[in-house]
Amino acid sequence: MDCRIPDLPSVLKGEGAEALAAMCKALGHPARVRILQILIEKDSCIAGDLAGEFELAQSTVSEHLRLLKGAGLIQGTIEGQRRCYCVNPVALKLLKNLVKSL
Amino acid sequence: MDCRIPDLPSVLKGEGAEALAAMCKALGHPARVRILQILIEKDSCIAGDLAGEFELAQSTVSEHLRLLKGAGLIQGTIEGQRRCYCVNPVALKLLKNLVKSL
DNA sequence: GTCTTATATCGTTAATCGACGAATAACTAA
DNA sequence: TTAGTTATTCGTCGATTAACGATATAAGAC
Repeated sequence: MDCRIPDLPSVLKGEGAEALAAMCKALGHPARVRILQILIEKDSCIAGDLAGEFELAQSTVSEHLRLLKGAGLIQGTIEGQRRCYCVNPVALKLLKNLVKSL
Repeated sequence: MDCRIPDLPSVLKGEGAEALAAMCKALGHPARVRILQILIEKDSCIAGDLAGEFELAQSTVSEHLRLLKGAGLIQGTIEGQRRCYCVNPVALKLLKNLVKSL
């Protein structure tokens, strides 16, 4: 719940094609699409219960989270002992707009 | 103009996350986003004048086209001496729907 | 037939990705 | 403080990508 709206990374502030490519690259793996879907669905933040959702090593899931975060699509904050991930609504809206206007 | 509507590749027929990831992966490079934008804008097919639009070697552009074609987003047909590329409207619509319903 | 043009493919190189296990850091609880 | 839990980071490996130049292929032109 303590998900502050983050700033967009610089790559999302450039030209449309650059921003769209950066977000698409981050979504270019089924596991990362599913992570994003789960985070959207749960709406509130969720910790690395995410790792349990996949048949992947925990470090691998963490790497996927890192890539999603690097593209600005999600945001992670420290919540006591856990990490709390949530969607960045600004980036998601940007993605939707860019795709819609294709 | 002789752009038959192609069939979707098998990867786009699977689960939503798989299909979205496959198309996003293909769009995970700025040059490929721009190629798709150009093809959408020109509406009708256009040959490798595309290569002239970029500061990339002709073979590199050809490779990008191959990846886009592999993801089903575009379709190329032989038009005499040239190749005629055009958007696959079915895949594009699928992409838009999948992103919209995120 | 040969020549030219347009495009794809091949071979190479450097960089990045995907995955894992192991090590590390951060916090809670005892 | 120590032990246990949770998550990130590191090191490594093989596979893939991006880029190029060079070569091959296919279709018109001559």
